[in-house]
Order: sequence, then C-alpha cells, then structure tokens
Amino acid sequence: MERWTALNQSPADRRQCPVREVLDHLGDKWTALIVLTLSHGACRFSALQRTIPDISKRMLTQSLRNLERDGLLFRRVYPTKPPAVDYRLTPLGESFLGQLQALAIWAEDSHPTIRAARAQFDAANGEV
Amino acid sequence: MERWTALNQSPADRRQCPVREVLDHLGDKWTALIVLTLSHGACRFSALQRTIPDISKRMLTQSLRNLERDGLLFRRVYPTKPPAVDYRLTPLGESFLGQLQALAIWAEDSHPTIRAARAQFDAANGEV
DNA sequence: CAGGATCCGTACTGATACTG
DNA sequence: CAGTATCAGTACGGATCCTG
Repeated sequence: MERWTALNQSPADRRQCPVREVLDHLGDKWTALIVLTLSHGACRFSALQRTIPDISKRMLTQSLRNLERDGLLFRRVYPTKPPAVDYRLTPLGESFLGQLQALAIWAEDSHPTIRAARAQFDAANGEV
Repeated sequence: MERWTALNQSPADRRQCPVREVLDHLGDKWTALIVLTLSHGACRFSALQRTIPDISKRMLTQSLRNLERDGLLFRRVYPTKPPAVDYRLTPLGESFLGQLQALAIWAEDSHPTIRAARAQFDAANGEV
C-alpha cells in the first residue's frame, strides 16, 4: 500500500499532498485542542477561550477560520444585540475527531515506553 | 471516553500530556516523512537525504535524534573507514507508522471534501 | 461578545563552512 | 560519509488596541 508516496515528491508538488496538509494542520498546535473541545458539542468563542486557557484571541480566531475553511466546523452567528457565535463540528470534523482520538489512545498507550526510551537515551548521551 | 481531558489542563501541566507530545512531534514537519520513508526498511543518512529532497542536513540530524530519543528508531553505526550509519524503525516506531498510515488514508479520502469546502469558503469570503 | 489590525520578540529553519 | 557549529532570515505566536 503506497498511497503516501506522493509525500516525497519534489518540493513544488509537496503542497499538493493531502497528507502534508493534514500534518501541517496538526502542527498548528491549537487545531487539535479545538477539535477535541468541540467533541462535546457546539461551543461559543468565549467558552472555547475559557476551555483552552493559554490560547490568545488571535490564535483562536485564526485556527477557527482555518478549520471552518477546510469544512471541519460550522460557524453560526446569532444576530443578537451583542453578537453571539458558536462553532460545531461538521461530519467531516467528526471523522477527523475520530482520527485524533485514535492518535490520542496510541499516545497514551505508548507514553510509558516513550518516557522510558527517553530516560535511557538521556542517561546514555547526557553525561559526557 | 475521556482519556484526553488532560489536554486542557493548565499550561504547566500541558507538557505532561502524552497527546500533546505526539502532536508536537507531528508538527515537526519532518518526522512524519522520515518515519514513512523508513517504512520500507533500514536506510542510511545520505539515502534519507536523497529521498526527502528538501530537508537540510541540520533538520534531518535533529529529527533523527528526536526520534531516536523517543525510541521510535534505532541508529546503527558501522565502524568502517568512512563511517556508515543506518536507521530503522523500532517496534514502537512501526506502531507509530501504523497511526501515520491511518492518518494518511483519512487525509487522502477526505482531500476532495476539504478542497471543495475550501473553494466554497474562498468564493464566499474572498470577494469583498 | 466576537474578532480585526498592528507591533514586536522568539523560535524555528536553512545555508554555509568545518570536523572525524 | 555523517555529522557539528555558527549565522542570518523568516514566520509564528502573543500582547495590546480598536471596531461593530
């Protein structure tokens, strides 16, 4: 199964690679948190900000825009006096959430192994 | 299933979260490429460099070190006249590869949907 | 309340030159 | 061949101020 061979194309083609796009998304440092937060259901801007304490307004806005652009979440605006907005996952967003959860489970399961390897590596290479 | 609630802990605790660690890894921009390249078997430093054209020696070295430290790959040195080194996935690395492949498949499957959403979003918001 | 605009420091990255 | 060291550019992320 060589579906990701496109990963190693020339630099010019790299941007075309769907896998790169997804990976770049995950690298966004916040998108994953947002998607996981929205797994509980729709959420308002300020609520998201409270749930993810150390994200700035700027980054939250930007990340939400990217996710909306890619069709991973809906943005609903209620034209009330002080405007209210909430975000919820689209079906595509939910399927992405599934991937994230699989990754999260792998991460938790592998964490002890990784920590052990890290400790051993540091012990071997740390003291010169 | 709330195994990743630790994601939204206070900033200080954030570093403890295994999911964050994995995600940060993926954000490394190169680690995924390297792991996927090594899925074919052991590979030498220069071969990796050839397979991933637009990676600098510096980043390749750094990424390899991180992966080695986390126990995702072995580094073998052959003490020949011009030193030879090759890298191969550990069992942990292989299991990580599995996650990556699942993600790759999702990415490819979802790519058309994402592209469509993106086009629609740009059409709606692009022209002011 | 939601978010756009701007400024600015830091951290990541690449290119180059050097070593064993 | 397989790195290490140094330097410089960029782009990311945060803080602050401003708008509808």
